[in-house]
Amino acid sequence: MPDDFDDIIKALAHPLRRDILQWLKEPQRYFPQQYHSLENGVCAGQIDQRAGLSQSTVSAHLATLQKAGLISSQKVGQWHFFKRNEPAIRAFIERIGQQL
Amino acid sequence: MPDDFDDIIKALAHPLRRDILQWLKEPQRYFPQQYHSLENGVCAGQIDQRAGLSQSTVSAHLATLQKAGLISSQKVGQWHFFKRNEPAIRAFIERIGQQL
DNA sequence: TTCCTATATCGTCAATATCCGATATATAGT
DNA sequence: ACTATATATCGGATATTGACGATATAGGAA
Repeated sequence: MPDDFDDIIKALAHPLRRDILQWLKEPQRYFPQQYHSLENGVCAGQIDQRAGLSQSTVSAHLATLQKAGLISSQKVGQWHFFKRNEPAIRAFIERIGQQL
Repeated sequence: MPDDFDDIIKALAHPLRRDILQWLKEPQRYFPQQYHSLENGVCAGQIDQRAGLSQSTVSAHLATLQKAGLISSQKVGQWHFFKRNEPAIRAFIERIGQQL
């Protein structure tokens, strides 16, 4: 019923966005070549690279995930680091389990 | 990863289809005016009526839900009765809880 | 300031989704 | 056979989504 639920489901309705969430679950596994520490999250460029799509396209997907609240970003210098928003993801899982 | 998962999420990415699933959860509550017994499910026409959209549109939504395996239908005479596919729904919830 | 890198945003196009009315199909009743 | 009802399918109009390259913005380095 609430709107953010709709945003979340729509965000999940694209395979790449689901993949990105998976990748962010195990950054050391999927982004071992990242120069920066993985503590703050994964750098947008790394995700672009792994996705194999254009930078602008992946940026839009990341924005969709962020608008849905599924990931958060932190800007450090010229880099944007993304990580999963675990509480939001957990809450969604809880909710879909009850709503469905 | 598997394709039916994608079909299910896409099926859920529409508010009316989620509503229909909710309605089918409590047929006696949402379809008290149905002439036929609710045992076999809810008649397509009843869903059309409640949705407030055209018959063809709702029929397409029902087909989407069915293709995703979230509902099943039973034909009795000229009527098509729909009900939730609880095991499939449960399995999906289980899977999204692990995958996400 | 100028240059380079990283990311977001814009404009455009193609593909997909959603809706409708009209028509096809199937069943039931007369 | 004919008519009425229930549902699915078709064709088309519009909206949304997803992709791209190009450009804008912002930060760091020279």
